[in-house]
Amino acid sequence: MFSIGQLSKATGVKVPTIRYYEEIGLLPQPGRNAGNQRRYGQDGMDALGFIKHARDLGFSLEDIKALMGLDGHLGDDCAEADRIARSQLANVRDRIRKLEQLASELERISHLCDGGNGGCCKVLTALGDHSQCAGEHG
Amino acid sequence: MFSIGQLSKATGVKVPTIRYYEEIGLLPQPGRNAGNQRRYGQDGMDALGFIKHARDLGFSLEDIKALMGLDGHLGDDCAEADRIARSQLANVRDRIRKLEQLASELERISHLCDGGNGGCCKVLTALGDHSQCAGEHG
DNA sequence: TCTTGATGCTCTAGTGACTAGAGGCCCTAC
DNA sequence: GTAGGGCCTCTAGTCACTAGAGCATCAAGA
Repeated sequence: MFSIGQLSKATGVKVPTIRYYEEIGLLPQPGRNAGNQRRYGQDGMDALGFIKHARDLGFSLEDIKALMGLDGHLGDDCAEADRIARSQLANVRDRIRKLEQLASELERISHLCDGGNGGCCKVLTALGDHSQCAGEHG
Repeated sequence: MFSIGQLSKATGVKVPTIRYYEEIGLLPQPGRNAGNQRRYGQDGMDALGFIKHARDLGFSLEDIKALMGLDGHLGDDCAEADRIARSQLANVRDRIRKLEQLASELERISHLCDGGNGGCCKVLTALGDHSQCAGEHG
């Protein structure tokens, strides 16, 4: 049996976050000891590990709820799990594409100040004027 | 003179968002007409354009507030504007790096289901088990 | 056994950057 | 004059937490 603090240390999820996950129904309510403190078993540990990993992979809590709801009964739901994973991959790729455009735009803006000399505050002008941008962004 | 709706159409910033920017002190309070409706001039349009572009580039409202505060008096502040832009660039590059790790991880997970056959729900197992990951992420 | 300090509990409120809705006033075109 | 769109303020909700108040409980040492 683990206390919430031990669970926190083991998984790297902060204590208030664990309570928050319980509150929104993502983590099942654990048993309590005589003093009303939460006591978790291995299943609680596993569930929280699953959530942590999926969060690190950028899944929303909504996605994770869906994935965990599926976990019990496999079969067809496998397709659903795969769909969620793939849609998340597409999402991540899209974000990368957009961020790359932003990076090149920011590089351009930063170079305006390279010398540190005279008309240097083109940085502010460039930020204010989208028409100077090379490509699309936003 | 523009109404808030005209400003919204011209800049692509939604009406409630414009009011929100005003509320938090990012946009100066515009004049009002006899019926208490906001009326903007070209300076309001420019300010909102600046904010919109900077937001599209991923700057926080806090950053933008700093950049706009600097706008009046150039000189030394140029260095500050450049610092903010460069730190934003570093930030974006870092996010790209992390997302690329996530993408490769998600690709690996998705491939577990390629056949659509038998032991397909390795997707859920993989999501739950960080030790299967190739590299670092999160 | 007593004490002390860490850990735990619940509850409320705050974060950033908006978004949605209620309930009402104003403006413009016909 | 009237219809319908736009505008006003205010409150509350979103996501995924985070911080703090004020109190209870637990474990280890004296």
